[in-house]
Amino acid sequence: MQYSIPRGTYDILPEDSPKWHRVIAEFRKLVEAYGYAEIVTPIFEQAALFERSSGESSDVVKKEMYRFTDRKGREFALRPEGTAPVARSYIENRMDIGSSYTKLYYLGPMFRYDRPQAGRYRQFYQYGVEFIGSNNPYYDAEIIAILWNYLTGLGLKKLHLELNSVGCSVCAKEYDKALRDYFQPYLNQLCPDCQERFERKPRRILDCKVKECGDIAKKAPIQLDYLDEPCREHFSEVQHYLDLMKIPFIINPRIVRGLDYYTNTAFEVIYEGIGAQNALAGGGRYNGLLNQIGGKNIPAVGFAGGFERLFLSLNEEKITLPGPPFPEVFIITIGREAQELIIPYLNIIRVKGIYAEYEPDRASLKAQLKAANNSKAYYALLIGEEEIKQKSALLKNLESGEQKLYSLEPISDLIKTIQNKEL
RNA sequence: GUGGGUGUAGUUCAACUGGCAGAGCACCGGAUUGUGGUUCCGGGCGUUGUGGGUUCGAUCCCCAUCACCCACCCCA
Repeated sequence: MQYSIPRGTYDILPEDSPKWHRVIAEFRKLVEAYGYAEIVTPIFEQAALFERSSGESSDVVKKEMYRFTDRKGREFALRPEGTAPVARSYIENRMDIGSSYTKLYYLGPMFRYDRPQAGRYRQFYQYGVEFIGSNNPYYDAEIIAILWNYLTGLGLKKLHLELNSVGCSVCAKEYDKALRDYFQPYLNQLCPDCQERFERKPRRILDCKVKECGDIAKKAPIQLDYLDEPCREHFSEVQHYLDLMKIPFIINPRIVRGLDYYTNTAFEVIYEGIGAQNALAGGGRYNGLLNQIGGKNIPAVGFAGGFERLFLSLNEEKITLPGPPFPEVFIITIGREAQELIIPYLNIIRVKGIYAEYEPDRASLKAQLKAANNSKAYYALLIGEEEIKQKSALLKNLESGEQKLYSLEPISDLIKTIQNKEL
């Protein structure tokens, strides 16, 4: 029986893991400069947490959650997103007490039962940042700045930021009403999906891909015209701060966040050229979430991005990331005696932090040198009959071909030469 | 969940209307016994994704199934 990996998942292979380390390290370095600290939450939570936060009618909850029941009949779900668990932990650990602001970031796998396609997986890795404790539009801009600086800092160029405001719960209601008034006369011309959306979530009609719906939606009222005064002011301040931070954006009134808890600011970073799944990251303000899941009425703003799409974009722009390291020295022994002589020193070399490779299975000198060459090692260290006599080893620079004999006792000269690449 | 496409060696791909499954790259070994990269020579029976069916005969046709790709949906 040949076992295979579950659909929509993948292995991060050794040749790729250095790339992951790099993008993660860059992310940590940047967010920590903004004062954010990592939070790690379980990959599963009570299913109700997501039902309550994302909205029972959201697609995520309706059909994309991996649910399971434990041995005592409790309902759990693999987390489909990172914000609700962070909010849960914030409330549960009383992070609001003591300091008014909390800056958190997280990294890790999320799970959604979707049909896989380019840039979309069932287990995917997200990086995210949450700022909890202020409604100041400055923080909306700061969150966006972190995201933008991260992506452009990695070298990406063909991306753009789309910005919108979905208002607060009051203006959102007003807007829904305006939309229904507008679509009412066209109701029977809309696609079946949109007819259903009409009652439940009329703004979803706006980004319907069906041509008829799109045509009708073109002249529909937009949310921005229905913002109340505080929300309008908030939105304009966000833009002002973005200008100050020199972060380019375009206003897209059609951005609709998929999850129910968003208020005011909504944004996405889009990358053209990686297929249909072109949102590198998305986020926004969620002033209602904490309260909705049992906390105080605390405002917050954040974003989450996917590493898989990030890699697709980096690849698209041919931005190279580190691969596996090459050995600094490749040990070559001829005969059993040579092996006995060098193994104790091999340990010493490695403990010093030098990456040394040794493949005793290969017999001939030729085969071992070939292996050394293929490994792209910087040096080969050769021990044969001659060297044994003198308790020494022959160090060879594999690029220049230059070689020099080093005594093994003491071994410090040899180590120093390798470390400083002096030969 | 819906539609379309594709599955052949480690990999990239061939194999005419159904007739002996092949090549490049990679990998391994060798070219007088202590020197790699270039060159030359040698090395492949692979459940043709899996399971059925049609046929004298299936990589090829049919059905099912799985996986991947693309789109819808949705989003990261």
